[in-house]
Amino acid sequence: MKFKEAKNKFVQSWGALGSQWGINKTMAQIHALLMVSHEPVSMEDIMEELQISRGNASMNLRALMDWGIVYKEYKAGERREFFTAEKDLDELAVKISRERSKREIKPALKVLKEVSSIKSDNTEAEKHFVDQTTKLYDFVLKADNVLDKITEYKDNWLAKLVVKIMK
Amino acid sequence: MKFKEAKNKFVQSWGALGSQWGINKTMAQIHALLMVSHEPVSMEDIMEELQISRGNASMNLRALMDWGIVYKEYKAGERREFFTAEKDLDELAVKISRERSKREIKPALKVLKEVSSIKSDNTEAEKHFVDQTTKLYDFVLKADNVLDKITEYKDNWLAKLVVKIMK
DNA sequence: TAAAGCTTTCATTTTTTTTTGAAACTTTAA
DNA sequence: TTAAAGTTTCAAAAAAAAATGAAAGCTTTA
Repeated sequence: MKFKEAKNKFVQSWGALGSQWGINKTMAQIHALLMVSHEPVSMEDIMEELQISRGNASMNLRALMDWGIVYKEYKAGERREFFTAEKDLDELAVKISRERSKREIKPALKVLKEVSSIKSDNTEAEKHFVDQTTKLYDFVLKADNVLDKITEYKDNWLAKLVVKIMK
Repeated sequence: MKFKEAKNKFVQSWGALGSQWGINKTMAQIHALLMVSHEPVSMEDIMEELQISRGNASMNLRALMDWGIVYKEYKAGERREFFTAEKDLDELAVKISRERSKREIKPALKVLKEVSSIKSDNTEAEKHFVDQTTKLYDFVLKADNVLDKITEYKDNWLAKLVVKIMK
């Protein structure tokens, strides 16, 4: 396999993986492209390589920056903007989990708390509902906290986790 | 909030959460409905409660059974089929991670191995590509293994993980 | 062996999500 | 200033994903 082919395969696959996890394909592809790019890349080049429109590129770059995993860079004497991706994988994973926790898990917890707090009038059905949603709340809260704790190690959290688990 | 309202809110929210994680909304809703249902539920009832067609219900129940998190049940003297969800949350999480690992992570690893193995002709760009995809391969492999190890505890894995992490 | 009761399949339709592209906007430099 | 170079926005179009529903398929029992 030649470099260009491999790069393309990687970008396409990363895009597909993104889709499966609820991240828009183009966003994942741009991220993939930047991650394996040695040098900062201009919007023009991203459009060209991925064959996408300016608007699409602009909006997804904005989204990636909102996630905190892509940065804008300015080159001396250049008017246009360049982009780079977070390349440290521990850091990347930390940012993604923090963001998903904030955007998706926390709101879900709020709902779980609400619905598990209804005043049950003690039919079997209602008792089971309250019991199950309470368990779900506890579980999700605990999982969210564990994730938070793990990513607190920051540097090398995955390696440290391996050590903790194995022993 | 009344029971019916709370149940509906839970089902809708679980559906929305599913979407954000790449799981089709109806599939997540059916799962939510079954999780909080005391008794096994017939297809007819699912269609009725979620206002969906027979085909949709059938296909998503099939998918949930393929994931191993919903079971078919037969009631004595009843021709039609009933469905229940896995209600043990440790077990549910284990099944979901195993399945996602098998369907999504393992194939991604295969691609990463492939593209990181190209014969680089040693331009900076190619060196960086090989380096970054190799790191990514190692990282994803390690994360996948950790998850596997954690869920091996089976019973109460989350609680056990909490203990390991905190000490 | 047939028909009643129920489930599955899949081509078509609908809905949702994503993408486009042109206009508006911003910044820089002459 | 102003025009050139670039970026952002967003209504409309396109693409992708999900849902429908009718026909085909099973299974049971009369």
